[in-house]
Amino acid sequence: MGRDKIVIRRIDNSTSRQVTFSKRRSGLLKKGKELAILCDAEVGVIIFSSTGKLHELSNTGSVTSFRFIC
Amino acid sequence: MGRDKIVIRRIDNSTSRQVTFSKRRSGLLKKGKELAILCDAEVGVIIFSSTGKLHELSNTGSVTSFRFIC
DNA sequence: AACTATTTATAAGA
DNA sequence: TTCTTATAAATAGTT
Repeated sequence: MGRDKIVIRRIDNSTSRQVTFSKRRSGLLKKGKELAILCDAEVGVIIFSSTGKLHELSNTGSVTSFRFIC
Repeated sequence: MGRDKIVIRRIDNSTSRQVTFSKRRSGLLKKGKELAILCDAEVGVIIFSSTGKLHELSNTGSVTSFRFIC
């Protein structure tokens, strides 16, 4: 989707990567919420950005929290 | 997207709900993987269907496992 | 499980 | 960097 077709590989330019991260993060969370509502499901999404290590969490229903093993 | 615009609310018809669940689950996982690759992020998605309680897990990088508190 | 008309997401651009 | 817009991609209803 967009002005051009893109290949799914790491975006080299860090500015573009940041912009795309921001846009697609929103899109992913929105779709997760829609799936949860439409289909009466429970959906959790965690996103860790590579650089800032800021992390996002979206949950619905009884999916209250995540713990990840590394 | 689709033949008609839809409102985001629980789909009453269980057959339609099941079909939509299957389609959107795939879409969500695909988008999660794309975000991870494009933006060098780590993304985890868990989906619990309301009925069958079958659950899906998609992970990238160090997001190896989830544990949810209910 | 395929198809396709449309809606939605988004890559570039302003 | 927020807003716009052309276009790719997802998907709702259909077969």
